[in-house]
Amino acid sequence: MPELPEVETVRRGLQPVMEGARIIRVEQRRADLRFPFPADFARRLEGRQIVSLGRRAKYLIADLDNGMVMVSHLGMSGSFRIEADSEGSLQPGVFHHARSKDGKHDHVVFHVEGPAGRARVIYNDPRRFGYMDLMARADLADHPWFRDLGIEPTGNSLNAGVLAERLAGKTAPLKAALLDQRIIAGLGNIYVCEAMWRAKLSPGKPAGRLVRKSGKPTEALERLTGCIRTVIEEAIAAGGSSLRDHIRTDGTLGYFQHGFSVYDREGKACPGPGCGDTVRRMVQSGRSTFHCPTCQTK
DNA sequence: CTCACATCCTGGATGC
DNA sequence: TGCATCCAGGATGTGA
Repeated sequence: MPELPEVETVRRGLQPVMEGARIIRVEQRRADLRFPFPADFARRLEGRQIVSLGRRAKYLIADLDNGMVMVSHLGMSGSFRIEADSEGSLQPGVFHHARSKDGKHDHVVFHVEGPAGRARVIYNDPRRFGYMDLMARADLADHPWFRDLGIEPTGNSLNAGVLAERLAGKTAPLKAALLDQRIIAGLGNIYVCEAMWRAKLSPGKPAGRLVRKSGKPTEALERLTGCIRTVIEEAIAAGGSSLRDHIRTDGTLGYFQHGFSVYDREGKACPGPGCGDTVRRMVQSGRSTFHCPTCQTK
């Protein structure tokens, strides 16, 4: 499921239940997801208080009161849902699978007690591409998952100059470069397609051509940077994209999928003003790229 | 080094 | 109805 806007939506949904809460009990129902859980995963979490719930790229990071952090990545199909443990009125918006209520593929259950009451925070992941780990907060930045991450496509950290440094000399197609988390961290297939369309850039263009010989960003890269920023901002504001069966526990949907211009719109009219062409699907490094060959020529 | 590709896994949609 | 095939929001390890 989740790219940065969906993970951020999950974080905001979990925050009121988890931040400041104590982890009473953890049910870990299998030994591994994509990777094995760390030794004594459940036991090391039990009794700890969650100081804050953060995010870096597509990772959720729960800071604990003993200097450790629990890191979690949702992979392709991971989701969290919240269930009130007693009479609590917990209704935050957290992405999950509609069908995940049957309990199949519920791999971890966190029983928490905090300002918002008692709750179960349940991790469900049919494909098990997600993963979790525990590490010292001090070791986070040097951990292989984080060490090489590129810039966040949100806020002030994103700017064309930094992207230019990272794209210089790259012969890989722009599409592949934007999916590379070492260059920019948090974009996935949806938002890469959308950003390229907004910037009118061809997905196959060698990424290094967005950088001048001087190392400065081209006008196209400046434009792309702005498009990345706004598409991510808009998607977060919309509560992410609800594709397939992903819904939120309060019954509302993230609605950014209605804002897609090209993603999953093969054969439909390109929404470019006066364009008249249709959206095409092609495969780049094994993954679908949705684009408009008329609009995206630069 | 850089890239393209297969791979991990389940399940939904589609076609015969 | 069954069965086969393709596809899916990610990231990693391989081999060229």
